[in-house]
Amino acid sequence: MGRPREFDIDQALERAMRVFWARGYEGASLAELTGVMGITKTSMYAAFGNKEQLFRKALERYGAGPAAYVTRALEESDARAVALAFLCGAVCATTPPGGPSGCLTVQGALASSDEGRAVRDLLVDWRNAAGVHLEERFRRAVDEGDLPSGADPRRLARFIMTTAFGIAVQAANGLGPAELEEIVDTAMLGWPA
Amino acid sequence: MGRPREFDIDQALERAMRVFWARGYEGASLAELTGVMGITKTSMYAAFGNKEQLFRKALERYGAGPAAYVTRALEESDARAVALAFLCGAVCATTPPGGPSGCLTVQGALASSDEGRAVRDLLVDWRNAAGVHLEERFRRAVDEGDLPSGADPRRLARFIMTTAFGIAVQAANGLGPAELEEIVDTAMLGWPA
DNA sequence: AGAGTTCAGTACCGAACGGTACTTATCTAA
DNA sequence: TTAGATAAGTACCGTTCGGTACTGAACTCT
Repeated sequence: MGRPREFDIDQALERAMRVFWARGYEGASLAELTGVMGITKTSMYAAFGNKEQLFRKALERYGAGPAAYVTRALEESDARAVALAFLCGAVCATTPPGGPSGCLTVQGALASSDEGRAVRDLLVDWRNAAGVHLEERFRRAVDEGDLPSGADPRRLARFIMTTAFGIAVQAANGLGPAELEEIVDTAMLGWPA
Repeated sequence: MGRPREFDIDQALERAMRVFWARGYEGASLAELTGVMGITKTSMYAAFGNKEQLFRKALERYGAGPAAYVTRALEESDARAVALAFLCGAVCATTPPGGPSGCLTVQGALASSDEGRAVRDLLVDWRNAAGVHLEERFRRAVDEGDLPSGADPRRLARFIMTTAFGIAVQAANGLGPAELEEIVDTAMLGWPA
């Protein structure tokens, strides 16, 4: 009922996500966001609420799209495969052929002014949650025997997360998929047998 | 000649560095910077030029101070000691007792608006330069025999840099020195014998 | 056809941004 | 003591920031 919206809300959100990805939360101005989204500010506010809520929606979309490898990797059959799928997923996600380099959850707001604190905290939680999921998966792996009983799931999870974060920074530095894959291989050399 | 400045320019720069460290380049406003520096905007402009040049000076200071471990680690006697000193230095630098968590060269401007592009590029160069220094040191290590002749210096350097970047993000996530040290130990497990 | 509802666009809000003229104060050199 | 030079402080510059009234336009339901 009422006038139907003239733009594709899904496409607009996808484009907003990419702007946040490339610019970070505070570096993305409403002018650029709405310009790339192809809508006016009023349409954006009507559809998403405000800038912060637009970012939250964009982050959700990021988790379900480019960062879906986080969840997918957990479903691999053994711990080594999980770790490898996680890191390779990170490589692909941080070097998309037609998109921004790096990781939205890292460069979205690593440091920020006070205005960005809420978003920064949101991203800290997001990143830490990914680590917890990995830790729980490795804990299960110890129970199931595909990690030695002496292995420390939390420690391994933190190491994999650290490598993934480092890959995100290296992607922002300009490294390509092939070079990042080498890093993954090197990181996996110390993995428990 | 002329009226002498009434503030300690070294102390002011130190404080500016910490603000940039905590807020990032674009997240640090002139109001907050000068407020923490204890001087007015005019004094800042007279002493440093503008915001970007202030950042460049702050980055120099960071390299000579908190990030001096980068240079110091290269002077260790063998490759393994270099790598270990580098990563342990990163842990200490990213978790200073009274300072901001993380690394200025990472969270200074990973993603930014167009206005911050110059600083972002500067930081990309800074980070890549560190990797090159490490690579050259490992190349020498191969020559000197404390790395196996089959070892790939560039690959090892990139891995260590990646781990250091990851540590910087983990520090921003709230991890403490003890937890980060565990990550260092885990990363070094795959180091060539 | 008319009423009610929702969307799009323009024009604008106060606040904060980085940066600067201009005045006043404090020093050195002659 | 005076002239020249530099610093500090105030008040302001134009621009951009995120966010919002308000006016029309486009739809559905009765």
